[in-house]
Amino acid sequence: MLKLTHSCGSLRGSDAGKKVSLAGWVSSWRDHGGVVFIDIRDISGITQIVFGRDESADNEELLERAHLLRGEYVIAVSGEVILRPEGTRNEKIPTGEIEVAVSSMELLNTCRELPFDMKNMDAVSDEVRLKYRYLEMRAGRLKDNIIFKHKLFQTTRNFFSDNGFLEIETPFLTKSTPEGARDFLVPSRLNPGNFYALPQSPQLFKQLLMIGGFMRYFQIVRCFRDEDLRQDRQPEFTQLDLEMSFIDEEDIKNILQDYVSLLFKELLDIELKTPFPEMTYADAMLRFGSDKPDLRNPIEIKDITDIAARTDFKVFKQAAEKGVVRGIKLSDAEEISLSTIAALTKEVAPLGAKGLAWIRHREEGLHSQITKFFSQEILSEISERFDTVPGDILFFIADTEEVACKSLSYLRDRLFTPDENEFRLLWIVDYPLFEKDSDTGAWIPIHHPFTAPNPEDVELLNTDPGSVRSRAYDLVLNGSEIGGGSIRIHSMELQKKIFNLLNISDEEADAKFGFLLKGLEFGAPPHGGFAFGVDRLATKMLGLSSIRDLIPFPKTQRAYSPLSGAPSTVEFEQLTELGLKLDVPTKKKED
RNA sequence: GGGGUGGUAGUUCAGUUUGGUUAGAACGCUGGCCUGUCAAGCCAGAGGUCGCGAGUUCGAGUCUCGUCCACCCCGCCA
Repeated sequence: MLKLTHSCGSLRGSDAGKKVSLAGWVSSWRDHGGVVFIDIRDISGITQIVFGRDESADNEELLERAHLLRGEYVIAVSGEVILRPEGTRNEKIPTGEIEVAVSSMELLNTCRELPFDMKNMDAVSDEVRLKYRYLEMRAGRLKDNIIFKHKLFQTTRNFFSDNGFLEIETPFLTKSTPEGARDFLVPSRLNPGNFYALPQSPQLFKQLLMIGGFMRYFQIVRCFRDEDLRQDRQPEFTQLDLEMSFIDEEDIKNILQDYVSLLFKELLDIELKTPFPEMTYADAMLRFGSDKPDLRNPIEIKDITDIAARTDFKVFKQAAEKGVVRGIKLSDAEEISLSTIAALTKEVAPLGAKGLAWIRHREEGLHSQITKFFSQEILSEISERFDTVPGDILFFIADTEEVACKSLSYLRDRLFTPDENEFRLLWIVDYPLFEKDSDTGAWIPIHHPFTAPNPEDVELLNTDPGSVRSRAYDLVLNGSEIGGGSIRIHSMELQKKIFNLLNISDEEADAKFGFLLKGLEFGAPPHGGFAFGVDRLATKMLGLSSIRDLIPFPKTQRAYSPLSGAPSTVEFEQLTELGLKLDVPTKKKED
């Protein structure tokens, strides 16, 4: 093959006169018979090459072969860089000042008829794009997204390496733990009947690395969770995982803040405001109804349970006794019609809201179907709490705290469109350590069972486990949880106490994660860490709607790969070798 | 597991409400013409299991039932 001198995106006007060689794919062609223009593309860009314009070459022979070129044919050409004639320059591409007058061409490969239009791939269905992912990568945005992720990885490695972190591997074939997400299992041929699990995260191993004395660890690592897929969830995804010894929350938050700021600066040239604001879990739930509020949205929830308790409006009064009455204010809301309110009511119904009360502030005062239940004093108290002015509308949910939070958080998002170019980061801290399982009533850890309780609350472990705060922290970006972590328990005594509370027996604990617990007894240092959802973070940074848009080879919502055909059945012999027999429930067939 | 939207040419879609002649458009594809185009232009042409299966009907892309697939959401995701 020809030795290349340049890439397809590199030539400029100053290169005029040079003899060059380029190779790439035929992006488009304009065949005028006596002259043929080809746009040749590689990863760096596009250059126009011209056939029939080199006086020294056998143009007749060249043109004859150029007529046969089609989309995505692979060619290498050499020729002279010439300035395009006045009036024929292309402002739209960086190489538009010049073209290459071809003196020889090598056809390196042909291409079948394309399954979709390479110039308008956005419109093509996900399934077809995934099946021909390599074509989608060759041109367009997916390529840019993948390059972006490379830069993110590079910046990440440099940053953590510069800050004394070591990049260390952890096993993919590891032990199944029934907690948390469903595991992907891998049968063991050498140990029939036994299974490895693919890691949901390297959690236990990074703690062992701390016990092993590495003090600062990080890894860009694949994690696996066999749960249903979403726009922002794939069965395998990439985490930036890190752990540090002899530190507290502040150390971790500081280093992560520096890291995230650097990413935004280097990749997007955006200066983030630091320090990132911090909010307690309780505060976030009260003010935004969510533990991952989008701070670009100025709407805040206000509690009026105290006022509602003093009204004669049954819905409010009863809710005030058993639950809460909370609301949000929407300004300049004259265009919110009764039918819009009816629609909103319908939308919050699946969240448990039995109704959606509203009050409008008009020039003549507060107005609503329910204002007749309220005295003038109550009305002005409500108006004061929300600081209403004419044009505002208030929406109320009177229900359990959970329903109120969910519904108002939904409405908050629904009624405000944030600026896509704004990035608001936020720490959420002081999570409860436990929550009640809604089915069994048992205590379950919110984060994971190795999360340390707040030292101030340790006494409460005995009396009121539900109000124990944890040393966990989440980082939230524009309403999306992009990472979380905690200070871990490094004392076996405390760890045992937590297991007791979680109703995990010594035997059970030993069977599930005994290898970590044993390590705790061998001089585990105080340690803590963090894990970033890299795909989610990059998705947010690029303003993409789905993490599929920056995963090179993603799966469909049924966790199927249209490209490879995975998952698939396997040969009977493979199963036998593993000591496995299938018992797949057959779907009921038609009569 | 549940709810929603969709599936018609290689691609993106119209046609389905109200069943009725040969299922259309754009782009792409094939052939031809063409010496300054750049999403080139002009002429001609090919291309369809209307996701699949059953049913209703004289007749189904259109109605009914089932099923598969894609996407979005709830559950789930420590």
